[in-house]
Amino acid sequence: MSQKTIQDLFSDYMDKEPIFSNKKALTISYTPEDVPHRDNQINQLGLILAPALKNDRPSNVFIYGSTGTGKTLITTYVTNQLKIAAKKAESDLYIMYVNCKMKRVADTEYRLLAHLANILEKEVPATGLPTDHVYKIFFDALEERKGVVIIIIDEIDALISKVGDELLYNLTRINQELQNIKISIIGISNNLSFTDYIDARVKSALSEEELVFPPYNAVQLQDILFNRAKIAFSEDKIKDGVLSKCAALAAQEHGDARRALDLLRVAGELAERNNNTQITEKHVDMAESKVDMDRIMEVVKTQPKQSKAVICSIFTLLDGISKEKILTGEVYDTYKNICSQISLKPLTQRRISDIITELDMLSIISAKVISKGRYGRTREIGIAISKDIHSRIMDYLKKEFYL
DNA sequence: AGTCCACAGGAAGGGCAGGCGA
DNA sequence: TCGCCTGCCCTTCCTGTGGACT
Repeated sequence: MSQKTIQDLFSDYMDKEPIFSNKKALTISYTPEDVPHRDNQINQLGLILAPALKNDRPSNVFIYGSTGTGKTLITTYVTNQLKIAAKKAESDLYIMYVNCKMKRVADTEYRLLAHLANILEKEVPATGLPTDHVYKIFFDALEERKGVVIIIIDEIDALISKVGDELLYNLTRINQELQNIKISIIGISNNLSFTDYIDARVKSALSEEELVFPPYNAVQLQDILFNRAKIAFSEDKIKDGVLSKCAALAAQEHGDARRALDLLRVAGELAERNNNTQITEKHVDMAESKVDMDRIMEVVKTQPKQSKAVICSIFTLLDGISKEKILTGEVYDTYKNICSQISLKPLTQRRISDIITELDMLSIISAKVISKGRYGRTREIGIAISKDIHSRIMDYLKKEFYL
């Protein structure tokens, strides 16, 4: 492309009347001024946390609800309001937020504690210290403060399923160990049956109060979208039916507001890129497949080489034969072949079995344990993604491995 | 009723990189 | 520098198992 045309492109872009006026309003990190359809939860959480204003310890709270039901949003909203009130009341309140799903930040006991200590401005190295030492650093840092500390642990189920409930037990005991400080823990979980896996004493200590966030229905989602769209888009940019379409699509997937907002944002971006002046239902359709595609491509790209080789084996096998389902043994044989083609040291079948489980959890493949009687017990593996995403991934992997 | 396949998946531990304090 | 600690990825060894076959 010549210099003139790219300059034209930029100036065209700048001259164009923008579709978005504030795109941030459609992202997860945006906290709106009011949150529709969650009054009940806001009030309940507010009442539970209010004792902090009188320097009393609020009860520990457990918040459940599937993705995009507003758990994190409402918790940050209420705690932000609480901070403002605490400032007025001149009470000592400190709020810490940590998300356990963030890789390499808080996905192990050590990392969670290190992260919490870092929030309290204590340096903890990424690795190397005995865990009890990190506990001590964290406790010391807490003791330097006084008053009430609220620790919000988001996606707590992800952490506990990985490292066990010992950590929670230790955290709930801080109040007995430290005199000057009052700790309250807010655990946020996507998994409703999460507490089945934890020890009874931890459970009773932690879930002094419980809040459940039901999924939004299509009408509520539409309301939420309407509020956000007012902020995010310039006037008259959205055609009739767009918001309800986004809401309906997201409602099909367990009322996920995050997905509804994603759809609307991507639809807007697509309209902008195509030089359209308005967002139409067609853009929403395009956005739907793009959102899925982007998510899965991102997951695949960030996999380690060995997992990519396994994905490649599974896809090659399924492409090569007319069957819809394949078995672990077949995958392992193909995997070893591919390894020799790309000079990769093959891992053991045991490890591959675990990788298959991981890929299943990422919803790239579906794997189900079946018994073939006389012919053994194995896993039946199929693809969990649409045909076009599948071929995009295959193209990417072929390039990556020079196949 | 018993056998036996082809794995699943738990347990233990090795080896590595990164980091600490002495 | 050394001994010890961590997380992470992996191997080795092992026991468990649903149901077709005998």
